[in-house]
Amino acid sequence: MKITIKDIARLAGVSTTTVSKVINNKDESISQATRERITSLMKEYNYTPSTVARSLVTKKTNTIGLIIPDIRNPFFPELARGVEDRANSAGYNIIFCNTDNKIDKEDEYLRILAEKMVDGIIMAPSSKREDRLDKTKNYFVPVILVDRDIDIETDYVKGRVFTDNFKGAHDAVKYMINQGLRRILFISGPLTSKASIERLEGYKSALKESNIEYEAGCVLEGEFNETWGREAAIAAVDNKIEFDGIFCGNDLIAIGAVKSLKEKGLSVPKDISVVGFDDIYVSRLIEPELTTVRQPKYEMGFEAVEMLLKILEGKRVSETRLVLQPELIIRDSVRQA
Amino acid sequence: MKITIKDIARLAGVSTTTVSKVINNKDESISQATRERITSLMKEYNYTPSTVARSLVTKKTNTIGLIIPDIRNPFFPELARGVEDRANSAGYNIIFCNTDNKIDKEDEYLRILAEKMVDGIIMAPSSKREDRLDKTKNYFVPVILVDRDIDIETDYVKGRVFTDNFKGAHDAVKYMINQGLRRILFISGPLTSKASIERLEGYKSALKESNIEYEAGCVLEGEFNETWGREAAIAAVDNKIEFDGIFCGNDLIAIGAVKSLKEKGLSVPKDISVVGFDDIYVSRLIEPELTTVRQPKYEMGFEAVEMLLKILEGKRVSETRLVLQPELIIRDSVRQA
DNA sequence: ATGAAAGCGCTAACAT
DNA sequence: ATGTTAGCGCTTTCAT
Repeated sequence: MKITIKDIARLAGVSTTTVSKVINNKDESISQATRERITSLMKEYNYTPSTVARSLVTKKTNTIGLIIPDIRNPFFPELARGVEDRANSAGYNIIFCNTDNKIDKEDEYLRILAEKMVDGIIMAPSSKREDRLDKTKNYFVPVILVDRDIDIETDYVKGRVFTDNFKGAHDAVKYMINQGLRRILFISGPLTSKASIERLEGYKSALKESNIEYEAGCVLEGEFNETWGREAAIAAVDNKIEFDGIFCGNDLIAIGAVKSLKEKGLSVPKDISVVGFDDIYVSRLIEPELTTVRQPKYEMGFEAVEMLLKILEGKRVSETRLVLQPELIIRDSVRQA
Repeated sequence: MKITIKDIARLAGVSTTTVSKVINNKDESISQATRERITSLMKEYNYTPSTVARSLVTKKTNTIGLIIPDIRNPFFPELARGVEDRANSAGYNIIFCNTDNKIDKEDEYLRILAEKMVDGIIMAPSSKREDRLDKTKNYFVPVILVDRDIDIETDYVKGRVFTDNFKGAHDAVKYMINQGLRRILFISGPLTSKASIERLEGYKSALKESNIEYEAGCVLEGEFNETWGREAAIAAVDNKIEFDGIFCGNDLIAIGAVKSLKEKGLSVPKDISVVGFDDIYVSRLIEPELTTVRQPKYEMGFEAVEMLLKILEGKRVSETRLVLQPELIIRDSVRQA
């Protein structure tokens, strides 16, 4: 039998009210003597208050939901850790949910989390979300969107945190140009995703700034994975497209591209320079170490919780968006001028 | 204002009992008419029952705690996903907790999870746990240990799931010997960890089987990370230790070793063969693709929850241990005979 | 400085 | 086939 507040109260010869007060440090009016009696009793009996019972009355669970596509995607562990660290330091726990980019799973988790009365939700939405604006119900739980900036027309989204994709891409391509590269391919992820589009725009703008003409044929659209990187790079070589650099939609694409280039007997970066996006853990383990645009993944998670906490504290922020700055990480996959 | 069971009952003109029954599918005795009335009302008002209130009476939260060192460690995302998938399909959610291998954080999370009344806990314990047997209190929450097999003398540990480290190491080294390697170094992780010790034993036993004498000088002890792999391999080369193969305590060590060997102008696998342990995601992205011992990480998480569910269903299993089989993944980092 | 009482939203005997 | 009642373990207003 688990011990309850009643037991402690009885043993201490006081009411549950009094015990409750010392549990919650609303001590001011409690005499030193009783407080100590209660405290030591709680210790002696190894009493831990039931947060479930507490939540029922306070309407607070001190729990935050985290909805992401897949924790195995190397982008998300860092983000998840940022979320957990900030939450934990504020006394919150994380319920974590993987959706595999399926809207149905997203919706289901949204419902479950509402049932569990989480105080808020951090969500990296499926990119397909855009199809179905406003369809989701409001469960009275504030949501902060991270990583992906989706147009959802509901009032339950209270904030957004993401990276400046345009700037990241622009800086990367600019750097490539400055190193003397002139024909730069862009192996993109799906151009249905906003991030991809913004990165494409950054790519274009960097070309334009250097008076390099943009050619549609230099943009290859596919998936955000290694396989696509391989395929695209092989195709580019086989089709005898002339190029000296590749800017990739993300690091996985870049890793695939580097691999297949090397298999084709081309040297990276001597023959072809490659730049990625994200700066996932792997990117500094491959050879050559990958030059890439770092997304502040940990910070993204951290700041999203920060924003949520503000809202939970009652600061009714009208929709807020926080744009984090990417950073070009120069390693060894770009030929030096 | 959130709508409650009372509201639905009032609107349907029935008691809360009746509503409760249809919510929980204890329908048998409810007339079709009222059932439908209630169901449509719930839909209409977008009613979701409060699991918090329910938990208070049922003593079940349908939540499982997951305690791991760090989700950023590439070993854990897979495991976590296995945990989530199995849990989710049984209607449970996961609260996830990172301890950074700190016993204090572990203890704190154990306490918090007990307060939150999770139904069970899956825990990859800190290897340092061994120092402090039996110190942890029993919060009446069943715990399943994964990945690390620690000697904890408490009755709250209801099961253990881990990989056969001995066999994994044995098979790997045996394979190396079969490929003609004769002087095989073992760059180990900390030998305070049981896993390291078991892998060392597997290494020794494979040597013995082939009548290769074991030399203590061939075992280098350090940390489970890339830096240590680099250091150890460099030291081995610089000290002019003669060797043609390295078996590594895990993949990160192997990746570090491969890198530094290549920097020293040695070819992998032509000059030196390298084998890792774990088969983390990265290992097939580096060059050469790493031959390694796959730990069934996803399955480990999956099976741990499986075991927990059995216990929660009342099947009072006495302490159970499930030993999963590793698999040698042959790629390109071992010279072929 | 302390307590009585009500209630959070639900479930579960036990009636009827 | 449905309702009455009690209670899960806590917090909170209002008294005293």
